[in-house]
Amino acid sequence: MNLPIGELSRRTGVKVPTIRFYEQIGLLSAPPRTEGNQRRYGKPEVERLNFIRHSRELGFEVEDIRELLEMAASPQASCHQADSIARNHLTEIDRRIASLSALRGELTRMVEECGHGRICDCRIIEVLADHGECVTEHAH
Amino acid sequence: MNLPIGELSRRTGVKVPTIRFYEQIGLLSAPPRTEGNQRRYGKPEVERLNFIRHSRELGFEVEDIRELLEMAASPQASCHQADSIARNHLTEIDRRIASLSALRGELTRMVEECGHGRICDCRIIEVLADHGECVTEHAH
DNA sequence: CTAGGACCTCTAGCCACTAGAGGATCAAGG
DNA sequence: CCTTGATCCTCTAGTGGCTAGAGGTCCTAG
Repeated sequence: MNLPIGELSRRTGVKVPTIRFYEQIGLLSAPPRTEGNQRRYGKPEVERLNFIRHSRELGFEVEDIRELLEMAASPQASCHQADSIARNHLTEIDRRIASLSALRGELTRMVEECGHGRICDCRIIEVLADHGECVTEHAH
Repeated sequence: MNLPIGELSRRTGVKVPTIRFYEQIGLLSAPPRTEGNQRRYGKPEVERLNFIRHSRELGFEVEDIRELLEMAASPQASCHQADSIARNHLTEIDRRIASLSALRGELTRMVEECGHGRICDCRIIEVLADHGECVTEHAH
């Protein structure tokens, strides 16, 4: 377990420059180096980085992850905070899903109603203009 | 209808600096100015900006919007292109909805299973660590 | 011992804004 | 007419979360 950065990258699915970036912003702490100044990582880093990757995949922002990592570092603490971070995130996700679903509906309708004729009959433009008229007639 | 930029902002929900930014990147064309060099907008700009805002909310990228606007500007053209932009986008939306729904499930489970106790028992941290152990034990 | 892959640092770029400095203009009230 | 203060102007720099590239060093297998 004396992994160079490329191996850490392979094991976690996080790209090499991203790992260095995480170190730079303090999400990962600076690992020991070889005599030749190359980073060497151990199991804790693999786990921490997996935690980070998974959190990012779930859409948590770096600041959230920072907090979650701090919490994880103090196991005797209460997890109310983690809970509230996750709950807030969930609300946000619900909001996004709702608006994407609305979008889906509109896009589907748009595509279906597109008669492959002229733009003025094309609902794509109309729908996105957010009103009943053809947007190309906006000059009068 | 000789709206200063703040009024355009109020009517479209797009922030003032963002309107100027859109002008800068050529998404909005430069409007006439007063003698004192202030921008004055008319109804076409309100509509165009609404179109842009709505498109952005629907997740279209600026380049997509640029294309759609160009199409809207030439109503004699076929809307095949708009159709294909929308279709591509639809695929992407479906992908996003699917992944957000999966995420939603995971987050919900996380939040529900959080025992509101100590971090070491907290499912949120555990799930994010992506393995069975308590992440706080990574150091030993 | 050498070749070439992996590593290093540093800077700059990406998207779509957002913030702030430092100053000019506009419209309403006195 | 003049002041006041809200709005406007331009310009530069910062945001988040990376990604790309230059130019150089190190490590390891043959």
